[in-house]
Amino acid sequence: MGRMSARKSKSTRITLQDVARKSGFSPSTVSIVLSEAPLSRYVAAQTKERIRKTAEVLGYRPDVFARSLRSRRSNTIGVLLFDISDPFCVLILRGIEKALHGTRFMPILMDAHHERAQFEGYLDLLMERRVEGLIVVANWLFDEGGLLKASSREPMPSVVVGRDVSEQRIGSVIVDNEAGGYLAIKHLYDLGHRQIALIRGPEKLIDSTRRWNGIERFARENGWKIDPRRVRQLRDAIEPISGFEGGMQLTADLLQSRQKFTALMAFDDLTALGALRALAQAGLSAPRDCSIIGFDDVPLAALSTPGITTIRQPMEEMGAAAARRVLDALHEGRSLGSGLQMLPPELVLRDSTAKLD
Amino acid sequence: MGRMSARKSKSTRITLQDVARKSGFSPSTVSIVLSEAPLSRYVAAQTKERIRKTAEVLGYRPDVFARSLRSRRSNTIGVLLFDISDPFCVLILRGIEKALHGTRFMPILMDAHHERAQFEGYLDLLMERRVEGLIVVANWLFDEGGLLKASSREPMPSVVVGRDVSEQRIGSVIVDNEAGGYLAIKHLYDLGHRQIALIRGPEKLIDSTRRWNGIERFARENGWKIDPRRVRQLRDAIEPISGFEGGMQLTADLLQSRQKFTALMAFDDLTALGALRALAQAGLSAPRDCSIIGFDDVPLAALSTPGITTIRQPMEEMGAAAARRVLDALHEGRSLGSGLQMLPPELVLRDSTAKLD
DNA sequence: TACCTATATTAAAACGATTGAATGAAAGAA
DNA sequence: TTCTTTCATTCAATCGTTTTAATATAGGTA
Repeated sequence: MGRMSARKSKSTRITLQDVARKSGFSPSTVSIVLSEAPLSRYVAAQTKERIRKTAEVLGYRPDVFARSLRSRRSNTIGVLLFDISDPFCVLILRGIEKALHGTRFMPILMDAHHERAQFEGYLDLLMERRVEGLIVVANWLFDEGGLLKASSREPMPSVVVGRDVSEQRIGSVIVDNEAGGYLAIKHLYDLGHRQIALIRGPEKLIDSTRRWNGIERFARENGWKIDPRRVRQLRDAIEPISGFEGGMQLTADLLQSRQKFTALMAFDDLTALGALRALAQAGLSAPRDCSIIGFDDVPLAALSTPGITTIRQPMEEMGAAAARRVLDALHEGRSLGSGLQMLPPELVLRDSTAKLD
Repeated sequence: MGRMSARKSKSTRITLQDVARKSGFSPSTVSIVLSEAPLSRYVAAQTKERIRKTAEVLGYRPDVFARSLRSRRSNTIGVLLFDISDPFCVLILRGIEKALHGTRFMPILMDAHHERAQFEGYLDLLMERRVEGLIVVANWLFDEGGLLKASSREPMPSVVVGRDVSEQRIGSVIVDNEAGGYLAIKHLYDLGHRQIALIRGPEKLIDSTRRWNGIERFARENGWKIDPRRVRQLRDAIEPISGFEGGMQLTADLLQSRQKFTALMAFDDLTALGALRALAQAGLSAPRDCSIIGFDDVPLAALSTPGITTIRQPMEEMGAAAARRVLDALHEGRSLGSGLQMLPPELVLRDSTAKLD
């Protein structure tokens, strides 16, 4: 109270000790109350209240480092994005965030921009930061070797979104690609199209095969023949953007091949955008001269002209599902539930497809 | 060496103590060597080597929490995104990451998805995590009140990207909007356009005014008259996506007004995409019936058909510049250099603009 | 000799929380 | 009475580093 009081009042953080002194209880009690430890069951109600009030008044904020050091819990979950510039990621992120909000966990984001070295480096960084769980958003091509190694070195609940990692210890959340492929081709077929060009995904991407299986199943079930002369395949490439280039080139190629087609099913939305561009360059337009359907429903799909009809991956739900699985494993101390989780896709109607007349 | 050695070999972390014991030096020396503290100048070369080797062999990883607790440095910089779904952000992020890479700092990302409450909440979280510096990526409309309050409560080097925060303690990195507006209108004028429609940005956004000033300066310098009947203004709205809707509606409105225009300058790329859609709905197309120019050069601009001619904001550089300023302030202990930093925009030619014939 | 400086290393005290074991008090049981 | 049990709180150790001040040795200088 005197001028120049003993404790410097400026720039000195308020600690648990301060709250203890001021409230008249021991640091232990204060800690137990404020962190709602199991023992707090025994603490008298008015004690709790007094401590909470004092903490409030002093503006006490626990030091995360001291806390994590002692309790050996970081209260964080690592989120490793394979490439944030892929619009695919953003909604997944949102889903993760929403699911984590209100829990004691905070996501720590890292973006590897599709570089393997970065990926492993960031993975290491996350381990060093002692994340308690891991979510990998692994769109497009990515090599899972590093992840497996790391996760076995220091076991923790891990889930991969967008990729089927067939590994016991790691969970996966993906869209049902087979159903998606089926849905897409069915839509075109229902509109009356029979001469349909197909751009398959890169060979190494398991999604490609799954979607293709869906297409084949539809063909079988409806007696429709897939004409291999109208089929093209994207090459394996690492950047998500390459889908655009690929879609453009392959569509140009299809147009030149003189195999008539009234509709085109692209591997994903970027490929579809590329196809749109190629059509335009040939003086054609969708859906008048050719219907086009994509896959994913990235934000761009709605903004292009025409808006792209597509198969939506429920990205926000996928992110949330992944987060929930990590949380469950963390709370209940048991390992992740059965490996693979598939969410249903959904047809989104826009303006790039139309009835064949 | 005996079976069942005293220290449990599993799941027990390797600490500084272990390295000390094994190498035969004290924890102090080991710490000094491994963290390259000033005192390491006096440590004998071979001592250093031995310690480093031992650490390597044991696979020692310092505990970040213990380290931060004692040293009072978190080695992190908070990156607060106003809305990550705005494609504007992503490249800025990349710039930040690149600039931080190789320093002792790691970015901690938080995304407020354009909600004020979230913004302040996350800001709090970042403070709690003891970030040493702060970068706010503040595209579109955002309220800086919370930021100012927080930054004065716990002073740290802070830079805002994409917004001119006229405040001593907070730095800003933005594109030179005035020059950008000038460049855009000049491009259309050079192509021969005189009847140019303009969609201004929201009133509350300072960028709008700056770009407008650039347009007016060009008009003055070249004796061109801005016809208010061809001018529209986006309304103040919080979601970045609203630029698309706005662009569409206002363009439709312009078309109906019967004021002929051969070119349209949109406030940003999303607005331009909206305009494109409106033209298409009126049976018109760019650039044949109307040239369109955008602003920002978000990734979508290159992928739409036609590709959108636009004024590029050097986003990656902006991010890097912001990070560098924070780093400088941190290293040299002095406050941030002069408040506002403006980077030059650049005209990117694509297919949505053409010569008037 | 005594004193200083530079080099090389370490002891010990933090940093600010959590937690297992201990202590006290009150109430109920034998 | 004495022993247990339950409730309420605290003691003291601990988490794994960093850092300040101290120690020790050797060489140089006055």
